[in-house]
Amino acid sequence: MSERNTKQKSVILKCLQEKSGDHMTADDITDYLKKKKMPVAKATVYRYLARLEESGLVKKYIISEQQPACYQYLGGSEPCLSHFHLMCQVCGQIEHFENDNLQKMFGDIKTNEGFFIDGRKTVFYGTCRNCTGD
Amino acid sequence: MSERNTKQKSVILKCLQEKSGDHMTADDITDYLKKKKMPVAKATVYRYLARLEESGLVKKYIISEQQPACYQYLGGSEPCLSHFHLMCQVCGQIEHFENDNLQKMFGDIKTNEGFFIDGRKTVFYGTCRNCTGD
DNA sequence: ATTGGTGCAAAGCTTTTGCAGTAGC
DNA sequence: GCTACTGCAAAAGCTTTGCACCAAT
Repeated sequence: MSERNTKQKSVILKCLQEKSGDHMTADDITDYLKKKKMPVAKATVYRYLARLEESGLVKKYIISEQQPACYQYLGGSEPCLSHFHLMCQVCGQIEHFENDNLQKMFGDIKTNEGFFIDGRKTVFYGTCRNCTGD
Repeated sequence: MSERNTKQKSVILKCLQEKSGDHMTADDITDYLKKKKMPVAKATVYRYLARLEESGLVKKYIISEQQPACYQYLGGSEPCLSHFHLMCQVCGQIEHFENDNLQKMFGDIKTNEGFFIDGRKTVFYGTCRNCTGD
């Protein structure tokens, strides 16, 4: 009937909260909890993540195909509109950055093209600082 | 050594040119060619699509996870730096638009963050005009 | 005659699901 | 004592890969 509190949910949520700044895959969470001697089955992780996403507490990012999805704890707070994701096509590293102007730019595009760009769903592809060098 | 011309490649490319105005999945292509009595193995379709994407003739879109990727014929036209791709997450429609300011914005990001964004590889996700209405 | 391309089936990957057992309430 | 939740393994679904054969050059 109502949602039950379990140890598994508790440790999954705590894991997300502690490493909230970064993204984590379901595997990351599973591995982390195993190392901390609080193992949780991967199926359970996926099931709970789906719930957390539905409730809005956690955001799911599909970085690229054939690569595990990334999850990020948002908490009850408003999702940050000026937070963006960069994926380096050379080294595969995922970076984040904040940029208010880009969000404004998207506002203009909404006005001009009628298309609302969700910066949180969009991943920018390119080459990172380290890989640009040569 | 050099690339060989085969019937399979020919019909796959023709199919993309004629029918991928929106976008097609590998399955769409396979099914279409089977109906046209020119069956091509799915593995061959995937292999050739990967090449076409690499060469820039075809663009690959990941609409959402756990859903087949979509491919679209772009042609051999010169890559335009101010040409961008939008994918509506509601209806799946792919739109294009031109915007010089956005490209400039990417230049600023390169300066500030050191990350070079490839606008041609990046797909913007959001909600299109038709689907915004509710 | 080389050797790149194809077809088939099996494997690879992430994610989902079925089911029996477990543990909140 | 209900019944939601968990763990395990198997299934699902898209894509890739190994391998033997075929066909383009």
